[in-house]
Amino acid sequence: MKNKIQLTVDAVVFGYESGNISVLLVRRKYKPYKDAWALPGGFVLEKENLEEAVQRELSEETGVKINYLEQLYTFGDVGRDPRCRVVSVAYFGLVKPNAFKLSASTDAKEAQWFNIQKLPKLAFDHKKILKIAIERLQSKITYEPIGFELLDKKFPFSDLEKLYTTLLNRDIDRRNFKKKITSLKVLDELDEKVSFGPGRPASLFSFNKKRYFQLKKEGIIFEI
Amino acid sequence: MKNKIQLTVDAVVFGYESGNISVLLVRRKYKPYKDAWALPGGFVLEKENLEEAVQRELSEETGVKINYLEQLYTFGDVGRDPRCRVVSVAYFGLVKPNAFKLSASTDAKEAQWFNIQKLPKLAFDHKKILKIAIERLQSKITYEPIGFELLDKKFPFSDLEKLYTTLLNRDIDRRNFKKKITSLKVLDELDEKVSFGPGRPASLFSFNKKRYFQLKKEGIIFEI
DNA sequence: TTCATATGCGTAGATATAACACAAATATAC
DNA sequence: GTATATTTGTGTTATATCTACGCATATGAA
Repeated sequence: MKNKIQLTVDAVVFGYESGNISVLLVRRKYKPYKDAWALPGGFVLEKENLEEAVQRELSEETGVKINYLEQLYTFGDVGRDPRCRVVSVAYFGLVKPNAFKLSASTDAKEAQWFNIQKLPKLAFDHKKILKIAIERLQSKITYEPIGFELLDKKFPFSDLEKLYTTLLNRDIDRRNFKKKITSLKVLDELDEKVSFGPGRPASLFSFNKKRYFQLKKEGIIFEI
Repeated sequence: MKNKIQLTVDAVVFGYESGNISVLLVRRKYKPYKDAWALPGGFVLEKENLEEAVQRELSEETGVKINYLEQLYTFGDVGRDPRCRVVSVAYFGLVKPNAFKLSASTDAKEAQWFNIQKLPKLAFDHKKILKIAIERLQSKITYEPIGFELLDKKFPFSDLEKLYTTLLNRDIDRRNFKKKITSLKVLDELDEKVSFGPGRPASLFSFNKKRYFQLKKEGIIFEI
């Protein structure tokens, strides 16, 4: 045994619904930072991979099922945990709106979605982790079609547009955006239409993941 | 003590000279993989940050001084080390040609530069780590001016061009490339000229890091 | 029936990219 | 000393992409 460093994983899970980006937080049950809000996560077991550890912790603490997960960064500064040296591998996840609702089995007091504009005080260095995760999300949606992981399977085009304006925090020209996305050939237009309130009904689209990978293999890159 | 997971750091350090990209490797002294080549690295001490650990290990094992270092990825699969569970935070570094020469103090048999086209068999999962590092290097030089970290302080423009053709493994139109770089306004043309063999002497340039950060703050982004 | 609202499609000017040709300054061979 | 090969250095044009708009269409509500 060479060292006494402890290894944990933390997950920054984003959800999106009608113009709001939220992040999943859990309330800490024990010291330190007892009762404070924190990112879901915990110690890695000796016989499980890092991703497995994240999925297990998320499932135990929140019941949320992730459909996109990638490693974000590893935070290992001395003193980030007052108890002892703890190095944490942070992950970055996205969930679709249906998983966005917390399962009834979880105590709503213990796991909750927070709008990223209205965050509570966070335990440890989780504020810093979250900040980096948001930057990653913002930059990544411009060159990888991960935005679709935040939408329903079928969605009107305006949902996609609104997602991008919200995430990138700037206006997007609807017509140019549509042209751009259309030229990437990753959307299937369905026959179905939906209508909310006044205005012309919108066609529903679905993201064609298969075609995306095919195009990617041919060197056609996604970029907004 | 919750677990027995060991934490290490590994460094993928790239050097460049006259059309050759090399990576720094060390020969292992102990089992497992005794005498095999591996990435420099080792166990993280309880009281040092991750970056400090990388710098210390690099200094101990190779004597090379790094001028650019960033975290690459954390490798934590079960079974990547036959002895026990070892999670390794890999870093990615670049050195200038002067540091490229291994210091006389180091035993050349123990630390060596290898052309990335002519690699020996590597210990552990270091081949995988190196592959990811190369991909990162290739993608990163297109949107961050890290290429300059691989060149001398003063360099002819053709050096920069050759670096890019080598790293990206494709031809670049010299005139368009020059226009692009010039428009970014991050190069200072010096009065000095150099001449190797036949051909018109070349002006020397230097990278203006200060101006780069200034432009970045104004939202002007580097992109090749 | 009129109005407000949201979707859907097209066009023109500006900007950036890609392709390409030739002049200038040196070392070397003769 | 002259011709030749070699390398650096710059400009121009066609093409593609991006940006900024205008207007028609289909609905709910007044």
